[in-house]
Amino acid sequence: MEYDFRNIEPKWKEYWEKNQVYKVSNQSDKPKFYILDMFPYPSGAGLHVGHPLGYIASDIYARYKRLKGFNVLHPMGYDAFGLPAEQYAIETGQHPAITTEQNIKRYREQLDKIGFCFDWSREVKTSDPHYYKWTQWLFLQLFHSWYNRKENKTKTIADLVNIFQTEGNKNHPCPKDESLSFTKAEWETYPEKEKRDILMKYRIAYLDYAEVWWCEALGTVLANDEVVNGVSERGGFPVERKQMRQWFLRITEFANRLLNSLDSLEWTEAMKEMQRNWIGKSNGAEVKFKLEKGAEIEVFTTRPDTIFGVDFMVLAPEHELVDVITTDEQRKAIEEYKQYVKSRSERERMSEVKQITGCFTGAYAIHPFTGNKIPVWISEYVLAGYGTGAIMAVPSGDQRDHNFAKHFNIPITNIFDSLYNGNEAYADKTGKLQNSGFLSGMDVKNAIATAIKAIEEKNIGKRKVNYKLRDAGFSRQRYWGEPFPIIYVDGVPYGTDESPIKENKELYKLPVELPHVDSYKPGPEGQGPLANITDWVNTLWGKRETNTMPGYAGSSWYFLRYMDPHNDNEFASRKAIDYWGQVDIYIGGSEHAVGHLLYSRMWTKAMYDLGLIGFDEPFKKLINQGMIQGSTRFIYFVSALYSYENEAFKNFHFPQFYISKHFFDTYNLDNTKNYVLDKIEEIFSKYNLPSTLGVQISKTPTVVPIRVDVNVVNGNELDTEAFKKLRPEYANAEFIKEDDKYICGSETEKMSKSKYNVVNPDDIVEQYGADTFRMYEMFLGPVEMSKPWDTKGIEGVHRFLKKMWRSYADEQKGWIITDEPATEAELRILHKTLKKISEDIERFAFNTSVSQLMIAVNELSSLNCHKKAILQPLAIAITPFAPHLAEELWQKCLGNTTSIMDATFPAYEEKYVTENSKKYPVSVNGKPRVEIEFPLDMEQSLIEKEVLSNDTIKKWLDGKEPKKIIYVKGKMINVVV
RNA sequence: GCCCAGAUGGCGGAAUUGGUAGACGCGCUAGACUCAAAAUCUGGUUUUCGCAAGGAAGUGCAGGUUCGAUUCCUGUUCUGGGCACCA
Repeated sequence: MEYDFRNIEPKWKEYWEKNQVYKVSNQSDKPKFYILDMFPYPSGAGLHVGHPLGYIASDIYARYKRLKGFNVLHPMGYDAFGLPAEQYAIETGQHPAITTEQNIKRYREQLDKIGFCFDWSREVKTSDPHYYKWTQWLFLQLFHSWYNRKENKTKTIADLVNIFQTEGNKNHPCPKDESLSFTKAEWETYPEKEKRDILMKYRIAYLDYAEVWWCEALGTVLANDEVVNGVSERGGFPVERKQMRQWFLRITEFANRLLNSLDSLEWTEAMKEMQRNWIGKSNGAEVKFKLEKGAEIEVFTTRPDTIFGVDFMVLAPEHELVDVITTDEQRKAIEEYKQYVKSRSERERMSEVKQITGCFTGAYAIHPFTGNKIPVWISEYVLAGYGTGAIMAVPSGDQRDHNFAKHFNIPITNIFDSLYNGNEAYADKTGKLQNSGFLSGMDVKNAIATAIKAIEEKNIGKRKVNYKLRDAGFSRQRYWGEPFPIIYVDGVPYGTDESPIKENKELYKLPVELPHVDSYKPGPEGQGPLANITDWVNTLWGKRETNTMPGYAGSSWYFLRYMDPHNDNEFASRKAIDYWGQVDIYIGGSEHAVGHLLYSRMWTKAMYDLGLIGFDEPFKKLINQGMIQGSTRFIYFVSALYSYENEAFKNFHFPQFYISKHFFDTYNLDNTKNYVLDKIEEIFSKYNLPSTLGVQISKTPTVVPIRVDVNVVNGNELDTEAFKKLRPEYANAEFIKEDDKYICGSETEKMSKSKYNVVNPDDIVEQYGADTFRMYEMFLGPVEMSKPWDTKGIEGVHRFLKKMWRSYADEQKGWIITDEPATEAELRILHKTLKKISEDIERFAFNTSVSQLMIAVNELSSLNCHKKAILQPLAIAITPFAPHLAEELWQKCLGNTTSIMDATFPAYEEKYVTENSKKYPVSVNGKPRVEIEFPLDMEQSLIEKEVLSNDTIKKWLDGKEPKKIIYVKGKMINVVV
C-alpha cells in the first residue's frame, strides 16, 4: 500500500464538497476569525506558481484556526474589472465579460486543484451587477457626503445644506477654495446650479479637472502603464498631458486620521512607513510674495526660517499665474518650455537631477522682509499638485534649488555663513542662521517659530500643515468598469437617487448596468467607449456620465461583501458586519502598500462615519507575501554556419550548435574557442552535407544567449531530448556539453510568458500532488520573502510525505497502526513538534514548521514507531499543510468517521517539552572551545568551578587568571581573560 | 531621483529576545540492499591548513559598540517592490 496521492486527493476533494465541509455560517458559538487574501485579478495567463503562495499560507492558517476551535471566514473572489480584459477586447473583439468569465473559470480550476478551504458559496466578482450595484450605491453615499473638519467626520450633504441655510459657510471653509465665503442670506439667493457647484467643492466624491495621458493618434487616454519611454506602448505614438474632467475622492480630508490610526494596526513597520511617507505630512508655512506688477504668489515651505535666503521663485509650469505674469519678451520661451513639459511624466520630472531645465518668466516678486527683487522662474521640478505649486527657492539651503541657481547663474545669498561652502547646499537643521535680518543668530527651531510669527503679523501668510497625499482620481475613460450612477441635468451632475431623476423608476434603479457595446473604440474627445452608445447616454433627464470607475472602486470594500454576499437589500447586513468585524489577518503583496490599502482604509473610515459599519480600520493585521520570481534559463547558441550563395540554405535543417554554460563563460579564452570550433567541425562532418549547399563554418562565430523554456530544464541541466521536441526548428540541435551535461545559465526575473520561465501549478500538482505542492511552497522560505521558483527541492518534500505515510502503512501489510502505549521518548518528539508547529503557525513561519514535521517523522521512524497514541495527534498537526493526506490517514487508517477538519488541534504538554539539563558551549574570549553539560538548576558558582577545572579550558587559559566569567542560564558560558 | 525591503555553504533556507552560524531539505559523494534499475536505508558534505588530533577564516562590502554581533549603530554596493490610470 503506497502513498497514492492521485487516488487520495480527488477522493477527499469530492468528499469535502459533498459534505459542505467548508461552508461557513454567520451564526456560531465559536469565536470568529476572518482571514482574507488579496483579491486576484483573473488574468488571461492563468495562475502561475507564484500566485498561490499567499493563498496556501492563509489556507494553512485558516485550517489551523478552525482546528483550534474558531469559526473561520476564508473567502475568495475576483477583482474582475480591469484594463487587460479591455485591451484584449480591443485586439480580438471578444467581449470582456466573456473573456473575464473564461479566465475566472480557469482560475477556479487551478485553485481547486491545490485544495483550498475557501467557502465558494461566498464568492464575489466585482464585475457582477449584483456586486457593483453596491459599489455604485457606496459611491452615491460618498457623493452625498462632505467632510466636517470641526468634528473630523464624514457627514451628509443634507447636513451641510442645513448649515449653509442657517449660517452660511463661515465655520466650514471650502476645501477646494478657501476664498469662497457666503452668508446664509447669500446662499438663499443662489440659483440651484450655483448651489450645486458650491456643494461639489465639498463632496467626498467630486468632479474636478486633472491631467491624463492623451494620445492623439489612438484618440484615447492612456494609463501610465501604457506609456513607455514617452510614447504609447501600442504603436509608439506621441503622447502628452491633457486636462480632463474627472471624478475624485477627497481622501486628503482623511489624511491625518489615516496617518494617526496606523499606530493601532499590526502591520509591518515598513508598510506603515510607506503609508506615512505617501501621506507625507509636513509642518511649515504658507507665505504670499507680492509681485512687482500686482498679483501674488503663494508658496508652501517647511523652512520659513530660510526666508532671507530666497534668491528666486519657481512656479510649476501648469501654475495658473504663469500666463498672467509672463512678460512679452519671455512669452515665446515660456510657451516652448511648457510644451516640453507636457511630454514629461511626473516620475521623469521628479527623478531628473542631472539635466536641469527651467525658464524665466520675466516677472519679479518683492521679498516681504528685504524688499529685494526676486526673479520668478518656472521649472518641471516643481509639481502643480504638491503644496501650492510654487516654491521659494533657497539655494544655500536646498540642493535642488542650489543646482538650479548654479545652472542658470542666479546669485546665491549665503544665510549659513561658513556652514555653506559654496559648492553644496547646507540642508542640515543644525547650526545658526546668519545674514537673515531678525532671524540672524537663531537656531533652526527658534527661527522657524519666529519667522512664522513675523509672517502672520505681517499678514502675508500663516502656519500650515501640508500633505503630499493628493485626492484620488476616480474616473477612467474606459468601458470595462462600473458605470457611474450619475446623470447630468442641464450639465449639472445629479445622483440617480436624487430628484428629479429618482422619480423615474428605471433611472432610479441600481445597478446602472454596463450596456453592451459592439466596439471598444474610445468616444469623441477622449471620452470612454460608453459615449458612443447614444441610446444609453441620453436619458429623460439628461446625459449619463460616460466615465467608469477605476479598479480600486470594487476592491475598496469587497471584504464586507463576503460577510453577506447574496444580500440584495443592502451591501451587507449590519448583523453580519457586526459579527465578522475587521479582517483579522489580511495577506497580500507589498505592491499594494499605498494604493489599495490606503483607499480601502479611507472607504472604511467614511463608511464608519456614516454609521454603515462599526469599525474604522478594515485590516487589523497585515502579512506581506513575497513574490515568487521566475528563474529564467539560458542556452547559448553559436552561429557557426553560413552559406555564401545557396537559397536552399534557408529551407535545409542544419545542425544548430549550443554550448554549455562553462564554454560560454570562458568563450574569450583561445582554448575554449578552439575546443568549441573543433567540436563543431567534428559534429558537422557527420552530417555529410552536399557541398552544393555551400555551407561553411565561421572561424569567429558569435554566441547568443537564448531563453529556454524552464520546463525542459532539470535544475540547471537541459533535458536535450525534451528540448528537441519543443519545436521543429530545434530538432537538429547539437550540444557541446561539459561532463556529459548541458548546463544552462540562469537569471532571476519576473515570472512571465515572454521570458519562458512560467511554471504552472497544475503541472506540479499533477506530478507530485497538491499536498506536496503546498508543503513545498511553504518550505521554500518565509512567506514574506521574495524568491525565485525552483522545482529542484520538491523531491525532498515529496519523499517526506511518503516517509510519513510509511509510519501508518506498509507496502505489503497495509495499515500498521498499533495500540501500544507510547514511550517517553516518543511523547517528547510529539509534544516538541506540537509546540513548535503551533508557535510557528501563529507567527507565519511555515517553512520551519515543515522542517519540524520532517524532524519528527525522521525521529519517529528511527524509533520504529507505529503507535496510534503518537500518530493520531501527528495527523491532525499536519492537516493544515497536507489536508488530503491527513484526511486519508484520519478516516481510513485511524478509523474516524467525521472529517479531520472537525478534529481539535492537540495541545502540547509542558512536561514533555522541558529539559532539565543543558549542554553549554563554553567559550574562552568569545571563541567556543568545548561543550559541558550542567543541570539547569545548578548554582553559578559550582558551574564556574567545574568550568575552570575542565582540561580544555585550562589549556586555553594557559595559566592566566580569568577576568570574568559570563554565564547565561540555558544559553552559554564565556570565560574572559 | 525619492520611499520600502533583502543579501548567510554549490542551491532554498535555519538561528524567534545580542549567546554554539549553517537546523531541515536539495545537490554532490561513499556505502548497504538488488542480476540490474527504481525505491529505500546508512555515513560524509562552509572554506582552508593538517595523516590525525586540532587550528584558522567565515553571514554583500568598510568601519564601530560589546565579554560576545547574521542580529545593534554609521557609511556603502548590489538586487527586488512602489512612486498616484497595471492590478
